Amino acid sequence: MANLDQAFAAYAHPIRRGIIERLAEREMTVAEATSDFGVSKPAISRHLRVLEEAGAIVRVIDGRQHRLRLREDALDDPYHWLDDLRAMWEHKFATVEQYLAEQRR
Amino acid sequence: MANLDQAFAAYAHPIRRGIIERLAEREMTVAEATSDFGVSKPAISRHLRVLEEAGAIVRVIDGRQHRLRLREDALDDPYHWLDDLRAMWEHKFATVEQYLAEQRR
DNA sequence: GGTACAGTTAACCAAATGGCTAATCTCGAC
DNA sequence: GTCGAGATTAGCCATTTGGTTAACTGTACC
Repeated sequence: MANLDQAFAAYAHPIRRGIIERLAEREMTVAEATSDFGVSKPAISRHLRVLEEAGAIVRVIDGRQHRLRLREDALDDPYHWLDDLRAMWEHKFATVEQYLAEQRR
Repeated sequence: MANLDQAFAAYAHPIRRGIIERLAEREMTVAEATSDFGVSKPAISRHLRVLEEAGAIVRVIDGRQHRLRLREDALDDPYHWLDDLRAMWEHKFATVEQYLAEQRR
């Protein structure tokens, strides 16, 4: 994975998350993985580039089709960042009750 | 958590992740949580607003200081999205392994 | 009162993002 | 060789993002 900025940014767009969700099922061509998103092909093409540069997917060019699949470690870096934080804070979060109580003070 | 777009976008900036990492230790004022990031106070102020609107932090105004705290469920939505995909992906992987094992018999 | 401090808002600017249409490239089928 | 299909690149545009400085709000302190 390139870096956390790119990784999180890659997953911040619904079309890109949709592509990832489909590719989690199986490898697909561009047309399969991106139909029904309601945007033009060039728009799709750039979403794919963002995902590729973020290290989320790999592309195998097969004739005139491009076969896409998730990278094995696609989700690791953002997942671990979130997971480490979750492990760290435990008791340190704000509860709604605390918040409301302090607002009333 | 507001939505996945906002959540992932919130974590896509190093300063915002840095703020979250500090707040995972303990509650802090704005100045404590954001010193040494090398940007101006207005820039910080807007990063905080992004985090707040994404549902990542809460703010309690205490005199002239704003005390910041992580929200209880701050990381849940992006974490679960990634986790569900990982589960799916690893299941596929296991299936492939099983398939190969069966082929070798 | 008056001043300093913690923080935000306003106004502005440059760069990045996300969309489009039109043009292009590369195969596969005929 | 020609045509069409799968996909990208080029060029354009509007909006958003991330930064700045200057001005402002509200609070603490003398």
